[in-house]
Amino acid sequence: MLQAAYIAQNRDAVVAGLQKKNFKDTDKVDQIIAIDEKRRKVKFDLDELLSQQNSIAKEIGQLFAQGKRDEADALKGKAPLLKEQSRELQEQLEALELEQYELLVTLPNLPHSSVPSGKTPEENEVVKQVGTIPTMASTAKPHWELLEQFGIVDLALGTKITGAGFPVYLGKGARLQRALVNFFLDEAIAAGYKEVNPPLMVNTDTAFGTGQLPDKEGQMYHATEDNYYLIPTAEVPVTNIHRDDILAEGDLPIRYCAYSPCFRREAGSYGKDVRGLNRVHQFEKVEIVQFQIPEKSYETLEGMVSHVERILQKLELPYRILRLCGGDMSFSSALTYDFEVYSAAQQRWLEVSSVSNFETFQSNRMKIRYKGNEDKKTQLVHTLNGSALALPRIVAALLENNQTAEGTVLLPKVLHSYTGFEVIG
RNA sequence: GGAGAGAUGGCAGAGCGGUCGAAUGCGGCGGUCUUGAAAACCGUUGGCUGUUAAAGGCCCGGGGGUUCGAAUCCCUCUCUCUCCGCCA
Repeated sequence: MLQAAYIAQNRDAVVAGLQKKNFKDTDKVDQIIAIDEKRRKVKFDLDELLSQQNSIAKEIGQLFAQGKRDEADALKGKAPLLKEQSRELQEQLEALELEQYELLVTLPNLPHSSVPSGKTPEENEVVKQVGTIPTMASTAKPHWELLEQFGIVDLALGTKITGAGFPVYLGKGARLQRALVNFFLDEAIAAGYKEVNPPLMVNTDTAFGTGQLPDKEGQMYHATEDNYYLIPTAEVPVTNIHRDDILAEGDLPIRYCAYSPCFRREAGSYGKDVRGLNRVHQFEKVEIVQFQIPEKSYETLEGMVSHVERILQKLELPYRILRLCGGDMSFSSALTYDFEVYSAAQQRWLEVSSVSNFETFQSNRMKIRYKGNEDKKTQLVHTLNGSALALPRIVAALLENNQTAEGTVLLPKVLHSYTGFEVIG
């Protein structure tokens, strides 16, 4: 959520930023500024009235203490009018605050200056591409065929037990999941991230804090009896660890990594690109999260990108990094790098990670602040997170890209000690 | 699930309806002393809003109410603790 004061002071830059993000209703910016002015005026008048009431009450108290009952009773008569007026202003203020808030939450974050303009995924900027794209034999199969052939993931069984998009991992498939999770966690821990094992259900405050509510309510599974939401990513509970905290600059950066299952309804995304493990409702992921001072957050972002790169290199997968254009970025991000892995049999790039700097967009919602070493000023931290990594598409790419002439799949060396086997099939 | 107790500043812990943003202790910060440190002593030490700065306003788990005036009274919700029951 952007801050009203910032918008008022940087009106033109805000409008330009929103346009870059392909946000249409830039009129809202001026509305917010106008409401803010009105709001401050009402607040000022209200405070003045409250101040008067306070002093009357105080005076009455003193008169009573001096035994001057009559004077005190006389003063009491002045209160009702003030009270009525202030009640009115109070209502106005609340209405204005609500109105302003409702506008504010509809504004996406502003893009960083390095974000390319553009509206569609085709306009994302390819920052780099690493590894060679394997040329597959004509017998190469897409992963959904391999899953079935090897018996390592049963999608139909998941449908029977739960519904479409809830894969059942079996035998080597299950062990590969566990191996990847451990590998990713070990990499993160070695890079200085503290491991967190968070709740998989969160309350509304938490879901609001990272921006899932109100914008993406329909994308989360909702346990209505207790009003909890199943997490769509560990980012949600982990970033909320520091909700309402005031950290010390010396504590930053704070780095967390967390393994968790992720639950996504993916409402509305039926039909294409959903075969096999390409898009599922439940999957596993290791997430990395950082809290950093504003001056260093982009440096930190680059560090997170390098971390993900290292993992992909160790997995020997060809990948490319995209800097998302304004129109393709998420609502709350200021700069996002997407990682895509080339899936040889599908002959397409699969998104396996998304690493973003949210600047103060999330921290403003969550009131995550820090106190400076020097100036002792309290200000909002920058939050960042990224997948390192999400499993299903990694599994898909590993299977498809490492097919041998004999029809088996060779796992990359780095995983052998984790899986306890080297070949599937 | 049943019964009871409670929720106050970073922590602990006071707080007859009136001058309480809140005693006191600990912790933190600054200083005196010391070669340095500890101890002792002195001072200081919440957040939000607002302003050039102030003044002012709001915050004692959340919400609502009574009152000229609420941390203190009432209602309600949430959470925590103790005992019982159940249980991986």
